[in-house]
Amino acid sequence: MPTELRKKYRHGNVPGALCRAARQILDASDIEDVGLRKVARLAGVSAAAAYRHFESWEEVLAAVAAEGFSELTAALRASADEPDPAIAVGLAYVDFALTKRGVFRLMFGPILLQKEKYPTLNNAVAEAREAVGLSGAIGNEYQPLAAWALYHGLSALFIGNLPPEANVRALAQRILAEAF
Amino acid sequence: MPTELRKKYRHGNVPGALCRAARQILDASDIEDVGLRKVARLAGVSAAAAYRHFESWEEVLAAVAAEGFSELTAALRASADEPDPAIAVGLAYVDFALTKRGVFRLMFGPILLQKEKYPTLNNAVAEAREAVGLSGAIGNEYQPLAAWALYHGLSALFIGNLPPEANVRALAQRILAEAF
DNA sequence: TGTACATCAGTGAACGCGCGTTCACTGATGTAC
DNA sequence: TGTACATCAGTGAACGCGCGTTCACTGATGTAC
Repeated sequence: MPTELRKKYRHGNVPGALCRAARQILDASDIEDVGLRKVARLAGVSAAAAYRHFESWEEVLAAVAAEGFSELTAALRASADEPDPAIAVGLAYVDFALTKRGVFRLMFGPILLQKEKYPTLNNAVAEAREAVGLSGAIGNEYQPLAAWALYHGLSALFIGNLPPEANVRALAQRILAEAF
Repeated sequence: MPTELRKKYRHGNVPGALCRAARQILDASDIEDVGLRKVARLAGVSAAAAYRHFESWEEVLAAVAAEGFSELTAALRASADEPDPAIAVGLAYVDFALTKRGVFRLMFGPILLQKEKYPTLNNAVAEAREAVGLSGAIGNEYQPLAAWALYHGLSALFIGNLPPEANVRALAQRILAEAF
């Protein structure tokens, strides 16, 4: 058997492979189609292998979502220093949703209701909240929440519900520019 | 056997009972927990009975979602004549999401991607789009889309992601009043 | 450097489970005469 | 009004399937001497 075709006995990055595979499936269809066996198959790993790294399948999902929130936080922070930060951050938010549809859908799906169970996810969500401008408790600052709602609404409508008939990014830019 | 306890052989409204049960489950948990067998059990009907009225389980979901969009349309239309319609319609949207959380989550979940397969749902979505102010193709009118995004973002953040620490309805009202 | 051994990340097979769907069957209801 | 019959909305049981999870086992890797 040729050496390069032999299966690696120590994979090296099972969690990473699972996360990448999960996001691939999420991009292609939706939450209902993402499951351990399917993801493991796509990752080229046995389903049982996941249990060397995670407690349960839900924990894998939580990890993927947490990773997504961290990436979102980074993207928002990178735009916060530009002129017209409200517009730039909004565009970054929408861009994230459009280019990483799958993980975005996961992040705001049912797993979010379980976030208290997963500290990593919980922290990642809190950081994203800060990055979007909400430093403290909801209800004290109207403007950041209003901005977040606009960002999030545009993103949600764009990725799930609207026909991709136009250049949605340019559309978002125009709406954001008009709003702020 | 007492007459009033005997099972009705002609139920009379299986579709309605299934829809009500589905919404009940959706309210209590989330999309991942709603399935034919569970819904039928809650509705007090055999799972097979559904197939006298629907082609498939997905068609049941489409029907529930369509019903939701129709109710949303009605609520939005009822608010369109008030003074400050942009605010009133927005509040109606948020109210719908808050009081009918389950069906709202379903409406904007994976089933929406399948709407082309279900004319009733497709029409209901189109009507809701009109009621929110988008008469024609997306991209021609920025303001209605911006308003819709704000309504939808507030709703989505409120029902899934934010701690219910405050009176969210009053919060939405303040944000909407400031925006328009 | 070489040998012996413990570790532990991987495996395939099997577990029970609940799912959507199909099927033959039942029996109340509506219609014809 | 009474009888015979067709209809068809319901039923429980069974179908295959894929799911998340567990298990005993394997064998490459790292460590000790």
